[in-house]
Amino acid sequence: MFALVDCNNFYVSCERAFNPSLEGKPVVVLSNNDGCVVSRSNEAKALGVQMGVPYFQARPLLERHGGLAFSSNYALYGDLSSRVMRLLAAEAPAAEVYSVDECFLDLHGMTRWLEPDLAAFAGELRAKVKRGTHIPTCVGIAPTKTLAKLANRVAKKTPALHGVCWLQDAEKRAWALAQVPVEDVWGIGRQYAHKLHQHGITTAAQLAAVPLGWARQHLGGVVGQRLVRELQGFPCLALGESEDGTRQRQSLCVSRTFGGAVTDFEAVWEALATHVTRAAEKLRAQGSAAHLLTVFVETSRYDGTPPPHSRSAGVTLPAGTANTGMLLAQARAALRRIYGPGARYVKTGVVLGGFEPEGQRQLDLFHPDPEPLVREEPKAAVMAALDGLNHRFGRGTVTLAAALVPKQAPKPTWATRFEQRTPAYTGWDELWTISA
DNA sequence: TCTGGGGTCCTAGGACCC
DNA sequence: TCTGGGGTCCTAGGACCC
Repeated sequence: MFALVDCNNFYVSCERAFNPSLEGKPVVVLSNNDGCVVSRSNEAKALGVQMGVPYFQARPLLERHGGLAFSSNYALYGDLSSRVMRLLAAEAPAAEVYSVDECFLDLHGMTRWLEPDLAAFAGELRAKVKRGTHIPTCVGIAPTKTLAKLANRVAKKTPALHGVCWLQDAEKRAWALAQVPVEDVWGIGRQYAHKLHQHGITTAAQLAAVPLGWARQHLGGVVGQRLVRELQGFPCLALGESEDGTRQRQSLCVSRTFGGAVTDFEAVWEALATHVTRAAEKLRAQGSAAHLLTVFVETSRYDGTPPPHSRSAGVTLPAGTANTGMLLAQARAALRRIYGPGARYVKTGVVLGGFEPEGQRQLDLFHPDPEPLVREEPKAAVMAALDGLNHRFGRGTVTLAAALVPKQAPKPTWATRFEQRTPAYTGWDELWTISA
């Protein structure tokens, strides 16, 4: 049996936890750049503010109804998230922190004692989290992760359930499956939802009844097949466990949208170099070295040009590295392979993967000369010193010449836009409010 | 005028090998 | 030089998630 605990409207709930006057009002939280709505209170949802809409589109509606918009405060959300997760992980034999606001609990082994009363157990979980953090949650309990997600959604949509939905038998499962639209099933996005509707499949119950071969053919191969089996109650997905409840990352990505379209190679490179520098810092902070580096550029999906809107190029590094200079050199060469003059780029970024613990690199069997490893050491010391200075005095205090953007130069065209933002958000007395 | 950022997993197809 | 079938590995891209 799995439980999925999901925080309701998490970012908005975090803001409310420290500002009770926001209760009962339409409230949204915005993404970086104040670009999109990424969290909505129930009142904002009721107004018709859609998830992910550009803020400039949602703003008039919000303002008409006295709504409030907040820029993201990731330090606050991260802190509250870890408090919630700590409380939850203490209540089950195993936990998987699935995202900042969701946690799977493995209830196998507990069910022997709790079987008659799993709903009561879930109710106590909710109360405990609410007491400890002021964050409201919903709990779905079912034999598979996919059904637990579905149960969680039913719990959210059915007030009479008081935030808990337990699919304890076949009858209850059938009841839940019948009321969930197929596009709300975990793993069904826009493309698959469209295809399913064309075949007359509109509910989760209908999806659970399709032949496995059909699912394999039309829903991404084994992924779709697994999805259908999970809906039928056969577990195919295990808990992604680890000691502290968080999964080991397999890749790491730093990317940003430009303030405006960029065509010049050197301008794209300046932006990419800052992202590579930041990615290398993250890599060292988690004590890893990377074997794979991929850079990508994107053009606008909204200006009518035909796809593809993204190009990428990767390099395999013969020895894992966390060295900024090495990664910068590789990234620049990779960018050369995908950059095309005349293209109007809107975004660039870097992905690092193929991790191994730093300092435990495998020797190359064919070139067992240890000298390159020895030579790495002074570089590692330089990188550690650089990270120390930047941590102490602020990001970007010290940087490599290859990633240098002259401070006196006019603001680069790729810089993230801030015109729409009020000057500061860091303090509670500076929260941005919009009045009608 | 203004459309986020960071992840996971899978597949198709090419290169290469025996 | 001819060459089938099957395997592995890698890359690029797609679909999905929060």
